[in-house]
Amino acid sequence: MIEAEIYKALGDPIRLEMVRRLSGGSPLNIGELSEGLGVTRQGARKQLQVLVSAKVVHLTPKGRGTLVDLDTATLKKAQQFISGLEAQWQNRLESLKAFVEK
Amino acid sequence: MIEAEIYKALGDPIRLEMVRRLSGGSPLNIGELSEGLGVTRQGARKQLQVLVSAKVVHLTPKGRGTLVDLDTATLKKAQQFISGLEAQWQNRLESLKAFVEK
DNA sequence: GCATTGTGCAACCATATAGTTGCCTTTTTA
DNA sequence: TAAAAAGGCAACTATATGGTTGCACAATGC
Repeated sequence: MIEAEIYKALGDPIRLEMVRRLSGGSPLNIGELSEGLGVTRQGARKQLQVLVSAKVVHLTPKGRGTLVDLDTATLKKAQQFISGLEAQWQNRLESLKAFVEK
Repeated sequence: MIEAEIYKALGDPIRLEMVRRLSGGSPLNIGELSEGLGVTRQGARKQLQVLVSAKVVHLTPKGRGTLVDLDTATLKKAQQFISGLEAQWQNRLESLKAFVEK
């Protein structure tokens, strides 16, 4: 039931863009990550917090800034949940196929 | 940018449970799908509509009932987006590894 | 030491969302 | 043909969410 929070976190264009920007692998400052999103810095910060709470990203204070990087384990979990669903409906499809061919 | 809507649709425990119930492959009635979720039929119906709008599920009227089934293409799309992210951060990790080993 | 950079936190507003109740329509089936 | 089954639609309430402005504050750079 906890998976829902991950998807919810990804379910917003601004937050998804943040994830996309981080997917290159190099951590970004909160400031860099917040530019060009069409909202104020504080608005972006609130969206970022949603990603933090869902453990999609991780914050590391560094000097006067704060680095943001992806929590790849969380994203993998989200992906694997869908893979699990797929496995189930594939099974079903193959059962049907077997039945029809028999 | 349209992917966000898919994740948003999956980002709720009730809706995710509906998807889980459908993942067996056999379509269910709206009524069956709405039982035991802790909300009224009309409440469940509103959640279902979110899945319909995001094209996660598909409705087919049949007799006096309505069948609900998964749109597997949409779910695959959601999964592949994360796979794409993963490919990027893996690349980055391998570049780093190559750099360190050089 | 002082300005600048990179934040954090709180109050506030508007809209969206989740859920409810109440009532109406259509299709079966007894 | 009347009751039951399956569901649609609208109004309403409460809370969550997305966004803003305003102000404070610690770490750097000159």
